[in-house]
Amino acid sequence: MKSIPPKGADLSDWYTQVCLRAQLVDYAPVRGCIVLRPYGFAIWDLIREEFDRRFKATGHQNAYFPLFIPESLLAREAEHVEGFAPEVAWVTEGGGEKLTERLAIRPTSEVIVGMMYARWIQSHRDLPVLINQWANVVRWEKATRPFLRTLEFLWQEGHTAHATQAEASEEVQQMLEIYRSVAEDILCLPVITGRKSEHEKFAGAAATFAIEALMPDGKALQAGTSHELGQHFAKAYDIKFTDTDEQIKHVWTTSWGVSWRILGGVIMVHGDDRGLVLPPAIAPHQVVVVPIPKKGDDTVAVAAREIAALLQGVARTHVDDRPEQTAPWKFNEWEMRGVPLRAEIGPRDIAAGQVTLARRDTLEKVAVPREQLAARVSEILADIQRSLYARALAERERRTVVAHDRKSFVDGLVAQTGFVESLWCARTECELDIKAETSAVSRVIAGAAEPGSVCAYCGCPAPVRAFFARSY
RNA sequence: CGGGGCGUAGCUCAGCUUGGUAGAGCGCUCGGUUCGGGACCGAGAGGUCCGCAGGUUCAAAUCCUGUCGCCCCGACCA
Repeated sequence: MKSIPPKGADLSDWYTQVCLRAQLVDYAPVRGCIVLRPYGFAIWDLIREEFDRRFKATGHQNAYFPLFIPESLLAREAEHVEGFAPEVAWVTEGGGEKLTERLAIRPTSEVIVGMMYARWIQSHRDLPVLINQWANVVRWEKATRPFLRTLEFLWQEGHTAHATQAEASEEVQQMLEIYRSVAEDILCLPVITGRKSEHEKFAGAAATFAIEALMPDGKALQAGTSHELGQHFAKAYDIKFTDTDEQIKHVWTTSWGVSWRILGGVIMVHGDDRGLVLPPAIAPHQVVVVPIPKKGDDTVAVAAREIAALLQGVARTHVDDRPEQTAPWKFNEWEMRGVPLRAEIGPRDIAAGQVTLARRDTLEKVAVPREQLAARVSEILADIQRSLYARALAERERRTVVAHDRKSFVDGLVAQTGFVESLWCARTECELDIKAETSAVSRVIAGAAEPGSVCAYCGCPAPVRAFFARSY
């Protein structure tokens, strides 16, 4: 196995190589489609569990809606269909016969969910409806990359319906906060959160909120979105209920989603020249035990199994006792695959009653007495989890500049080192000008500005403070 | 959709300029010796002949035309 190009030389090439060489994915026969291999799936599964647990804890239930959406149904919400039209894949034939109506392969499920909600909701007693689904969706993208943008991708989409706008709005913020906490606490990805501009919001939404992470090349990655759909979909799909005041009203809906794209962010932010670096929380193997055999001595193999036994219940542990590969080869292999901690056990360790631990993030090795192993492993894993986040946060802060005038604003975006934070007028026209000049757009509106503030770019009155960057 | 690159063994690629009937490394299989940062020795398998379709030629991986696909950059877009 050969080494990969340095991360700093060509991030794009490095990224692709890591995805393939760490055996997360392989390319499929169809352009823009990837196979999620068992190791990649195991990681996605762990991420999924973290989200799912939090969804359940906040009262959501999982369900599953169909892949196909009749064209007539899709067309009912004008802004929504217009937004997605260019990237919808259509089924026109089935069972050898041409269909009387084309079926869209869902690019997202607001439409089909909305239609079903209309049937299920009659009374305020039926509300709120809090449903999530784990599913695949298809968006016919032109430029694709593993995880970051694929024709078909795995994600979760939550769809809720509420009696009042306030309740819907609260739901949207609650889910955004869950996204933030999983990103930061579990994936060690520092994110900025806020509202999307008119130009950047979801097609058909009243308001979109997002978490945005910064990548090493200075581009922002939208890692999760939470939408207030207002009554747009309720009106388009006739979702009504009789309220306590006996009035018939349209419900207020929300939707929120996170895809496997967020894993692409994890790969780019934490990885290094040796390959993937996984946060312990989502590492399928948190510790890999590598025996270093000695000729004619099988005590090493026994010791490796003892180490694994000591770590039972402490860490997800894998013993790599494949006889075909040498120990050094395994070191490189598991570093490529991002395992947070390696436990080496050889004749010297056995003689000294110790285990040699090697951290993936810092590449440091320490010898630990066997009796302290469990405690030290759990300490180190926790420390890796903390320090990956801290390092990423420091990096993002280092790459974020505050612009006070047009020159520093434009220079900051053209340099493309990271986020540019500034006061902003929030006008679409201004955003389009910024995009034309710098290729960057607003990522989130982080909050309100002091009265009397002016836009760093155009000088108009600025009601808000926003973050700008080029994006994936 | 525009620009660039590439299709030859499982993988990475050489061979193409100057046509002569296909190679290397890695991987794989078997046997043995090894293992503290990508081990070594020996034996062996592997390409309906070089993405596909035409054309030129006595002869095409190599020259010409077309076509399909993949990757990267850009535009567009979650």
